[in-house]
Amino acid sequence: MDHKAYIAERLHVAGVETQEIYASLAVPPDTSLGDYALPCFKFAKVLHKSPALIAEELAQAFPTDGVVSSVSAVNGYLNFKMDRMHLFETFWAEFTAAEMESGYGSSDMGGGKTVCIDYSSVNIAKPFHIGHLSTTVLGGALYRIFNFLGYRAVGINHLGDYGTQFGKLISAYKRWGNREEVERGGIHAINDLYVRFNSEATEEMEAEAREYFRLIESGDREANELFNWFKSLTLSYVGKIYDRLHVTFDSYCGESFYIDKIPAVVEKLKEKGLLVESRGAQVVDLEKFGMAPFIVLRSDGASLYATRDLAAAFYRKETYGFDKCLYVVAYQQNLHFQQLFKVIELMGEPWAKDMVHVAYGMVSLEDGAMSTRKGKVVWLEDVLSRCVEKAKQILSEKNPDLGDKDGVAEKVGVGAVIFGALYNNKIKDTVFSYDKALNFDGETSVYVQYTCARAASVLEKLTDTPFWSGENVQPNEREFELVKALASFPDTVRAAAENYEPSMIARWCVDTAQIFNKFYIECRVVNAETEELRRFRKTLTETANRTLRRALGLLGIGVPEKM
RNA sequence: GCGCCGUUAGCUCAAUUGGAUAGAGCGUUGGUCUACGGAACCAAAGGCUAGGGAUUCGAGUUCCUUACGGCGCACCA
Repeated sequence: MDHKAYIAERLHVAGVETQEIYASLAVPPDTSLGDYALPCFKFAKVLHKSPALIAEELAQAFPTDGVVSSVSAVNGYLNFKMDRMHLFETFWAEFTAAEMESGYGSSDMGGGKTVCIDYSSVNIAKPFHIGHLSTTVLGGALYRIFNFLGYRAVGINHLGDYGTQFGKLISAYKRWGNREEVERGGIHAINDLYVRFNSEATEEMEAEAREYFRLIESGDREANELFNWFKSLTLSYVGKIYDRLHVTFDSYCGESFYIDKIPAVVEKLKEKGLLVESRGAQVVDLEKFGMAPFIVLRSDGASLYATRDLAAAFYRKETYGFDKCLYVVAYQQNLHFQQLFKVIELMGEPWAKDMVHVAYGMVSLEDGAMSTRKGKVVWLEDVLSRCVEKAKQILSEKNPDLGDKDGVAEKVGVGAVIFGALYNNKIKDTVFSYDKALNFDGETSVYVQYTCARAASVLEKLTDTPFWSGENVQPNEREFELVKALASFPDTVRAAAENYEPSMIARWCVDTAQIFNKFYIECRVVNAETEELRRFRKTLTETANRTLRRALGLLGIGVPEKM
């Protein structure tokens, strides 16, 4: 039930549309004031009365009932208090109905529309470092959130599998590497070869690398065998990390996939008269729009990253017929995407407006930017294993008799890593430190998981108690706050999708867990004063537990029953 | 130089998109323990929202400007 609509329909302000009233309804800063509020200041001019007077008159005229229990005018605001029991009834009705279907908070607002999400996009032969975390967990969360809201999400891992660096890699491998070593050392062994090449490269070696890259492109058997070997090593390596982070993809079409689709796009650019020569290169001039030119073909005729992205955009539109296409990529590439989207627009494609760059902030280390060459890198698997290790250690201290310690520690440790990357607004830069990563206190997933474990522990003792079924109880402040927090979950999920901001869900988790813990401390459930109260509180505990679990699940974080 | 982004408590961050007294966590100080799980709860201290203008009933939020920081600006990805 839409309470705002209920209020708006019953509120009549001369010369003001119900729609506008609906949109103006806000939430007061303090619950004691009310549950909804209408600021009356903007009506003052039209009605030629003071806001305070308008609010008072409206308060007098408003018909209170079993839904809106009281209305009051304070400082030009019209405050509405909802009937607590009614609020809980409608919440519980919606919750049970939704849980029978796809879960509370889900909806069909997407109507099956397709959203392509380009995220993570690993580079072949490069291990996963802490800088890859954001795109991976942000994209993974958006993927789940959009599906939850009735969209059809298509996860795309736009592999970095094309470029002269792979020529360098083959050159380095043939020079210093061997099969046993790479099989033993995996992706790090490959990366070491690449790093060594870059530090020792001479003119001749660079030329050799270019030649090897040419061989890959021209279909040379040995070069391609090596390259495909590196590729499969990389994919099985990242696959393990994706499994731990609960991230999935529907497509692994990388850059090389689009090479043969470039000529058609170039042809289209020519047809539209957009392609001009500049300093030997083929470019789209964007000076009118205050941007550097978009280089389509280098002066030697080769394609660029941008060209492949352009071809990929057209391919995705044709293949998936998306209604939205998201690129979860750091803000470093702001200009690139502005150019890309502008070029698509200039080509006359109406879907240019559906392209969205979901930009996020950069990660650095405490002593500056990361640098693979200088060895200043933090590998993601190290962070994961250290967090899981710490979780295991705390577990054996606090809960030595717990079964499946490994499974629980994995959920706690990995969850903390994911949550840490999703808790703040995505645009903020972050400085990685093990101190922060290993902190399980305060506003963390561990706190939320612990809250769920507490709730589960209560519920375990109440298996014979039925759920609330209409008994009249008067919710107290704690219970009421909890109901309101839980009832705000669907709106939170929607807002997270609209703003491409999973942190809104992460924030909701911590807020709601805090409210639950207050409820837990102050309100006995198992030994509640009456049977009705026990049922009511069991129901609250159940809905809190399930909704918190679902919320963390949307972020890719598992919740153990006990911890 | 030009463009984009950021700046809120000692630290890390919120603030329902222009609403009422700017909120959390960490840290600090002091409480709650014979408990439905203390990985918890309560309380205190801590703010001219980087500075200055403007817009209006009302600005952390919009506009202009200055400072500081980050990123980007032609054949890398």
